[in-house]
Amino acid sequence: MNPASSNLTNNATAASGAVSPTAGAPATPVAAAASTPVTAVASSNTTTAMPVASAAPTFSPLYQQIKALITQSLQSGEWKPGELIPSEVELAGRFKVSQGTVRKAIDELAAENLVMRRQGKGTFVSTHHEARAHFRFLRLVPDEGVPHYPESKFIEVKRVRAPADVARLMDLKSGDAVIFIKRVQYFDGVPTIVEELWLPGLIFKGLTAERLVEYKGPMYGLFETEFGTRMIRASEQIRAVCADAGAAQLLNIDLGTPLLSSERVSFTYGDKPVELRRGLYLTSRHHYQNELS
Amino acid sequence: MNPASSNLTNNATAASGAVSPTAGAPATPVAAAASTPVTAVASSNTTTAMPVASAAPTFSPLYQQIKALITQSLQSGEWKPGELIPSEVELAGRFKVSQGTVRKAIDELAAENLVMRRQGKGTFVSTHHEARAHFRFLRLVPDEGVPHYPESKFIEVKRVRAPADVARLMDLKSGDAVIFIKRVQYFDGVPTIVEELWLPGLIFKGLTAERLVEYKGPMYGLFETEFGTRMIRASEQIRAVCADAGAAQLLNIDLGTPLLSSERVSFTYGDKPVELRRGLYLTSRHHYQNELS
DNA sequence: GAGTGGTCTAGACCACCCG
DNA sequence: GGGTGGTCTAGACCACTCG
Repeated sequence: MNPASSNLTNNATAASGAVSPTAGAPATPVAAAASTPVTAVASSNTTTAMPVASAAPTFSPLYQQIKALITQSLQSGEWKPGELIPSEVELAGRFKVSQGTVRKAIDELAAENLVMRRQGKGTFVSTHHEARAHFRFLRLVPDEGVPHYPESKFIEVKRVRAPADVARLMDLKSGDAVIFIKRVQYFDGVPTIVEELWLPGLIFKGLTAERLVEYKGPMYGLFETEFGTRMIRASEQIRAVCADAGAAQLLNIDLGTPLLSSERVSFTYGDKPVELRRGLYLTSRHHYQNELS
Repeated sequence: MNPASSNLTNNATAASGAVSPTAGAPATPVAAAASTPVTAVASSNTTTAMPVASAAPTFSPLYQQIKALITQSLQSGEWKPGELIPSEVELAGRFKVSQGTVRKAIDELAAENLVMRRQGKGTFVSTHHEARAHFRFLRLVPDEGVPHYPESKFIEVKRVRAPADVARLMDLKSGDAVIFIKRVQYFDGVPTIVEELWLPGLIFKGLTAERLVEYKGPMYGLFETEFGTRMIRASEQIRAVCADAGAAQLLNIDLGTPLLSSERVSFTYGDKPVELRRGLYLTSRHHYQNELS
């Protein structure tokens, strides 16, 4: 089905259309070829009678509606990570809006790292399989030398029922099936991070220790390629704690050594949480780098 | 002097102008009323002979040049924090470009938090004297309850010579005059942050303990109002450490309690470092909140 | 009602990439 | 050479604010 038949509502058109379709605006960009009619929406207190179709409908700029439509296509997998999406001109034709409007929609998607523009080539769906993306979520960098990706050693991978606190953070029900992963990460052979991950069992069905081990590189790349789940953003809470016996042993440090504790919830499209990650970082030769702006 | 007489270079015009000023482009937006002529700049390998005036000149989109000019006006204090800057239409007239080009320049400045747009009112120079801005650089939030600003108690304020490590981070010479400040910050009466600040003596001449004490609210507000120095962005390195005797006493905690250590360098216009801040955060009832995107 | 930023359009040309 | 995103313009109308 052609996305052009979506219920886009040009608020400007809706408002002036009720009075009199004057000369000025090019107007009515949507209804033209669409199969479903435009749903007129009263935007505010401008005029009077409006043929209000639906009750409490959407209300946003056209480019936001376009952005939402494009996001839907990204979410549905119509365009997969790494792939080229249709050109601005084509999307403009499809949605029956001007190229400038599509451009503004894509501008925001690019700012949110959902897509990447490349002049002369086109617009691509972002992917975690890029050098650029590798350090977007990895903020622990060496005090000296260039940032690089650590090696992983998996300690444990198992299916369990979600504890209450985990379920709450991941928007699951307590007792729902989740996959639990525990690993240690090494920088230049030095154990530096011990991490516990919780993933919804429903989405990550079939994730085994073998697949994790044989996969090199960021786990988000694996999640994206093998399970069709792309991490979009994450929220992190950081504290200082003392190493307990378990962490001390795994990181080969003294009991009580201060460690950075990070609790991260990652989200995919629609702000849906799909990962809880609890990490302990040894910060004697590395630090957590943050840019405030 | 009117900024319109700046050496703006419309790269597009420069290129096609050398061939033949065809009908299409509106072209030559700058030279019109300006006193200094347009400096034509060869952009790449498009055409051949160009009346290259200067040797290795600027080369950037028009809107970037406009952005740079506006930034200069911000930096020079022509428009002060909190003030209204000229409207887009007026700036377009002043710079002899279209409103759309000015708009794109201001869009970027707004994205960088240098200015704030308010529909119907105008565009204002950002200031640290706003509720919105208070939490831009304060990432320590309570585990429960709403974020709020801590109270400060100043321990020490003195003029000293910059130690080597401080000088290096602040782009000063070792031994240059700096102001050293030490304070403790309280959330709901509980000492939570102990902080040491280093400021260039030249810029913050006249900063005394009295003025710090009588000033309520974020220090960046004071710096902006009293010393004309606006913090634009900051870079932070975070670690976990153990409380030493000094910190333990000031924060009323046991020796060895794990603390978050933050080293922050703040920058003003032109990426010039103007503050070094070293803090120790007690994270038993608070956490450092970070959004990854 | 006048002025401001916000949205939308249409059309031109550029820089870049690839076959 | 043809397609893509990037820049720039001109002009329209909207939403919002204030006197």
